[in-house]
Amino acid sequence: MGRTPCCEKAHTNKGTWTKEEDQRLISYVRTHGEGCWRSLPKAAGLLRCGKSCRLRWINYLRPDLKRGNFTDEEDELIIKLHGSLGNKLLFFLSSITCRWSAIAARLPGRTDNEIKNHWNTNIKRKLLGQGLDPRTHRPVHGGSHDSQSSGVSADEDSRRSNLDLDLTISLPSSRSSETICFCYHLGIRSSEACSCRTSSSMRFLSFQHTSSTSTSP
DNA sequence: AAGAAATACAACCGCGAAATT
DNA sequence: GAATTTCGCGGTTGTATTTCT
Repeated sequence: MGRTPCCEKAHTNKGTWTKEEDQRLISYVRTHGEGCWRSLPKAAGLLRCGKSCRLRWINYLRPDLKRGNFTDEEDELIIKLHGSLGNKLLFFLSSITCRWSAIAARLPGRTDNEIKNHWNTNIKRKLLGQGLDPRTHRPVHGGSHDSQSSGVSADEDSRRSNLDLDLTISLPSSRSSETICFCYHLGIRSSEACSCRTSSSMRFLSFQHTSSTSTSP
């Protein structure tokens, strides 16, 4: 039996998206909203696979994306979350391996793909340079964590450990992980009009950096 | 200036889970 | 409850760009 393909491969474009394709996708999603990715390409007049459209929208065309280089604070948070979320989830819920998406949920404007790439190209090397194993976050040569050998001061180490990494897990109403706050799109997320503060299912609002360490210097 | 190597990141693929029939 | 469809994720590959020789 097997899985049916998500699209007819013979009639789809591959590779880099053109500006025209981007425009078509943007205008279609603006008019009809996200969802039903399988039928979207045909409806939008795109010769692309539905999955490809979804990826393009999620990772590059969404209006709320923050482009540009990662800040040191973001790097730090990613490292911390990678160690914490990865370990927690894999240990307690071994069947769940949603590290990147979980990390992305805590970094507004960043996508899981972007974070994953950044991790593989920059942060991994950065950690290795500090003598830390990127997977375990422990010193490469075994033994207990040595702040000095990793190039991290005791003060910095303690600052990092104060980050609030608690995850709130709630019962979804229906695919709630994909629910996106409308106020967020409008850029009024923190205004009175935004009711998401009370909604545990709003994706972006899970980012509440309640760390006792403010990101300011 | 040209070619090679390294790097960054956009895009694809296959799988599992959830939703639907 | 089984079969099928759709979605979302992580891993990997491909390609454009930058740096080095």
